[in-house]
Amino acid sequence: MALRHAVLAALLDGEYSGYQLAKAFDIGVANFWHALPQQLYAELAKLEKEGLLSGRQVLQEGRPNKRLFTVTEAGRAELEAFAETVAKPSFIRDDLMVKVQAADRIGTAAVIAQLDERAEVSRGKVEFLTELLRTLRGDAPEDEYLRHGERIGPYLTCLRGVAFEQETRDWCLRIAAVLRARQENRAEHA
Amino acid sequence: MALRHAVLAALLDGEYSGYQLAKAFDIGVANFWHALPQQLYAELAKLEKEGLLSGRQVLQEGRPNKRLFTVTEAGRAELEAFAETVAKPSFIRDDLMVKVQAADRIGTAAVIAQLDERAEVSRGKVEFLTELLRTLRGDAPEDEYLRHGERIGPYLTCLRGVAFEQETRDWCLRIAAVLRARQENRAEHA
DNA sequence: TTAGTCATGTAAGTCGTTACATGATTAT
DNA sequence: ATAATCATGTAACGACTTACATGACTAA
Repeated sequence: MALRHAVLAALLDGEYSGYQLAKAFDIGVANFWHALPQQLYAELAKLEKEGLLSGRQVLQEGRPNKRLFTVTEAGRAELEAFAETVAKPSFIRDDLMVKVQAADRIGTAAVIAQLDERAEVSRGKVEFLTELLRTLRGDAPEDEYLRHGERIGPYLTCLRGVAFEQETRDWCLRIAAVLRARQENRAEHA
Repeated sequence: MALRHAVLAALLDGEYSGYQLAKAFDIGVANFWHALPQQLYAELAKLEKEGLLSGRQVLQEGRPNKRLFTVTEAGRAELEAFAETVAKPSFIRDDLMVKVQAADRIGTAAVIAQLDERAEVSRGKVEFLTELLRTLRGDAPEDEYLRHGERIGPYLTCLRGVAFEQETRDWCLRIAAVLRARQENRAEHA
């Protein structure tokens, strides 16, 4: 039972439909949780049935109707209780790192290519999230916003997201360089 | 099917029993994958049945017998094939960040306490992993080792682990400070 | 006319976590 | 005595992924 709290936390900032929430889980929410749309639709239904969310139907013309969800008092209480429980440590789980671990026992060419690709993806995310941070804090300088802003939660998780992606990028580039240097070395001594 | 490759990659460095592998998954392997002992015992049995690992019984006195596993040629081939496939991006999934996201809509005291605690845990991991790096590279300076060392895979993933933990610690301390400052602010204006 | 956005799900299968189960040896 | 280490699993449940299913509107 963990996705439920991520959904509740994401919905604190307003009304969302399942579809909009799925978008959010690709953008800002991705900084602290990941989930596919199918999971979200199922979780929203469950949370509504339990009374932690309330949904209302919105009729639309020219596009499908949708249901918008808001966190109820019970939902806020559930989050409150969750915050008191001990958090489990977070784990890295990354295909690419499994490949790097095996790197000098298997062919390295494919791994190097994927490191380059990942570095590029991370660069894009850093750029995107940096822009998102600017939007979130508006005109105010950062420390001012952090001291007096009304809603800083999403900003704080976004900060972590930027640092994580930046760090991912640095590592990928460095490891790719190391593996390339070793390839050249081997070519020379052959 | 992802744990299987993490297990194969971990076993590249020698013979392990399920018990020893579980230890490894708490230490070095934790830098790229996480799994509980139960999962590992099940996965080892499956991999052996498929011929990707071979196990041999070791009789012991004064303590329970154990089974040691080695990667077979088929296992190495499986890893090779895995390295060629496209890696999925890795996701953050962290209870603590869910709490921070909700931070200014719920009570912050518990969150601050957990941030401090996590910072301390991460500090410990950084220290431990830094020492592990030193052990792995022996006497050689790092760039020398990375160019000519025989087996650098575990070192490379460990580097990422250190960076990740260091970054986690910095973030926790910073966020805890921000939340504390806001608490004091509110106290002054009350 | 092709791809992308908006919008919501079901079904099957795999993966991961929690709880349970056992039992001898060694260090504090 | 108590806790930790060594050693291997089973069973039940909950979470997550992959594949499938539908259908109208809009922009290039």
